[in-house]
Amino acid sequence: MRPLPPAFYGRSTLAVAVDLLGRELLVNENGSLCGGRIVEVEAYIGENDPACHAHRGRTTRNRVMYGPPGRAYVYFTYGNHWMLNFVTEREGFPAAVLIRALEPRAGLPTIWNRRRVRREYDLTNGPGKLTAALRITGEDNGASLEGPRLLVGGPCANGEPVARSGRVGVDAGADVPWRFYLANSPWVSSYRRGGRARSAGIPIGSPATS
DNA sequence: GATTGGATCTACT
DNA sequence: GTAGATCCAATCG
Repeated sequence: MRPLPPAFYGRSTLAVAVDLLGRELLVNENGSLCGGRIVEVEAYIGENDPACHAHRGRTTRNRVMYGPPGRAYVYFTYGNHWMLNFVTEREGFPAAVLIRALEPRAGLPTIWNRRRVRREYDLTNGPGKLTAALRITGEDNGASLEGPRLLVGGPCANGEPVARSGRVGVDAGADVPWRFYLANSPWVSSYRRGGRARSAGIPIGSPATS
């Protein structure tokens, strides 16, 4: 698989987010690969986005987001969970795409071993789940997405319906429709927060309705 | 130095 | 449907 070059990521974050759907994310551990197809993403764009970690300016935690595009921004949250993002836009502008769900395709035995779940769709249908399944941690923060450890490439979703909705798990800026997913994928995250069902998806390209 | 809250998940009721 | 786990980084004193 030929990995996508930094120029792919150095564009508008929303364009990159949609263009990532359907592509493969692989983790190479001593030659053995595990990973899958990206089916759900969210965009976090700039210091004016209240949900973005860069909202309060540059810090030691979010500094990778200010760096060049095409790298992984990995951070720890909720005491248990690593989150995987891909840095986008030009160097100096803090933005990233959060990878929220995968369709596992490579290294299934390894993934099953790491994830103590019963149902297959629970393996990687959430941002904390997929990092646990692929064993992505803070050591991958700042790593290139062209390898050797992290690899992103392959064709984008071709003709599959894509939907968008508000972002999950954030308060400020939750209504901004910057979450994108493959509408027909059973691997999309089902997590709900605060008893509130996630907002229903809107097919991209459909006329705006009131 | 201490406190607080977070881009979540699992288990249990 | 809801609580507990679990810890780092940012913020405040």
